[in-house]
Amino acid sequence: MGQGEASSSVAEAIYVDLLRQIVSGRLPAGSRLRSERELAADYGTNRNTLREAMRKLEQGRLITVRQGQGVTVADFRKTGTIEILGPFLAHGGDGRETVRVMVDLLVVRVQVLEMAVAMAAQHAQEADIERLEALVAAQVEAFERADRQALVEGDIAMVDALVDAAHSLTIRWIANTLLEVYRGLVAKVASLWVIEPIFPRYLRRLVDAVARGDAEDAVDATRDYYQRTDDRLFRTLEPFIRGGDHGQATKG
Amino acid sequence: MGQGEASSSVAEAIYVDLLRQIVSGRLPAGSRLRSERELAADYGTNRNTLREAMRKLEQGRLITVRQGQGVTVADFRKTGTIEILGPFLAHGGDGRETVRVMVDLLVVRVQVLEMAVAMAAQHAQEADIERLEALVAAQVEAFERADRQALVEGDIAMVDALVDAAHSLTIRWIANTLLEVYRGLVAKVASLWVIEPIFPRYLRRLVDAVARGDAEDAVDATRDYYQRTDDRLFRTLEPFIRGGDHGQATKG
DNA sequence: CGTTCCCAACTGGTTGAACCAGTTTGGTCG
DNA sequence: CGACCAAACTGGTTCAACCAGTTGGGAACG
Repeated sequence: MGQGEASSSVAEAIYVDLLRQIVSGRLPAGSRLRSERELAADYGTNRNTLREAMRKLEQGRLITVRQGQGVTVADFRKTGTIEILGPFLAHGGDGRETVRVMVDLLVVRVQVLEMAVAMAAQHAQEADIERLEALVAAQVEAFERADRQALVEGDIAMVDALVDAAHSLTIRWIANTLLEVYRGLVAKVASLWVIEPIFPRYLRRLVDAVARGDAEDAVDATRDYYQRTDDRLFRTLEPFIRGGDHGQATKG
Repeated sequence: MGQGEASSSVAEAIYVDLLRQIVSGRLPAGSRLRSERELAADYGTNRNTLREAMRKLEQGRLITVRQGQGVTVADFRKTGTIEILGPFLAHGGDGRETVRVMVDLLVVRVQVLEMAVAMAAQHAQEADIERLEALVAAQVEAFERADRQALVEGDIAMVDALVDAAHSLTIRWIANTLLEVYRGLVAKVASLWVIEPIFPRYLRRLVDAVARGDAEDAVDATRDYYQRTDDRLFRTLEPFIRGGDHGQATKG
């Protein structure tokens, strides 16, 4: 995974490299970065290009820059934003903390989905319902074919449609950030995406509730379903939290 | 022209100016920006400085930049991240959409708080409980003094302590972004922060539940309380949503 | 006339050197 | 010893080139 990654531009490559160093702990919070002139020389580039990388790190609150004083690594655990989730999971420090963040992310994902579902039930219009119905039909069919790839893609499309149906910019923006991380995570750790036998029934119940405008039932259906899948996931992940540091071994 | 707003640096000022134009709709999604050379001349600066502003806009997904093709304004309503919430509320387009985002934000805030509270009940340590107890005592006292300023500040400190007690990086990062926006919003629209007579009782019940590790009760208490305040808020805001009707969509 | 191809003229990306503006630091002078 | 100032840092801005993709129009060719 990570390393090769032909980073299109010089500035981008430097940004990723420094980001990785900070998030992995090699550059601890509070430490000073070398001066811009020195870093530019280190990376074999010039100050202007290096400064573009600095701006991106600054925007992500990974560093604080003050004229005359230099650049300091910020404590991203305290001051970070969701934007760091992805990079953190990709290059984060010890595996134990990473797995805990993954578990948190799964919990948060369901919560956001519940919010979206509740709002969708309140604000969905006809076009939204039709789109959801079509997606449900496709998912049920993929389920019967046991087409895992199609199911995963359909799942994301489904969430996307629900978020659209909520007609809420706030939910849309939160979902964008979170889903991007989630998608990357599922792509990398396939075992994080599990499916229950009642999946088709859940989908039907969910969309029916949304169509009726029954927010409560839509949320209940969602909560019920994900409690099942998440129970399984937590049992899978728990050993890695307690014991190991590098989540690679297969479960017995 | 930007009024007051002493933007410390040139690049920052340009960033804010372009951000405002995009978020307000003056620069619509899909439109092309003038070339870097032209924009630099427009702002009376040079390309390097202007490009630092571009990098920040790009990082916030407000523009897409492609070598040889120029800079295009992205559709932030579809592709945006939470980071845009603050700027959008500050300089957003028509008031109706802004108020709707505010309402969403209040809903989301409670949801995040519920998540934090549930996790705090599960993971809080002694030091966390002690900190919460101290904050509750201070809040109750401020309530009896009817010291609104202290109450608002204490509220933020309280949420902060709960988030810490959750011991979850994901929650911390989400809360950082959301609370910053919320704080700015309350500072600007004071009437958004309301308080109910049962406030002290709620705080006691909440912290007791967290101390017992009773996540369910902690969440229930939180939900109950905020349903009361939010009902009041929605009644306040609803007229503004219905009122200045600049939108196109009409419910069938 | 129509098609192909190429080059000029855009666009952003990178470079290097110089100077401006805050901060720190260490030595001088009272 | 203490106040102070200047040199030497730090990041911030400016300028003037050149590199590297993209595009469109016109010349060359079928």
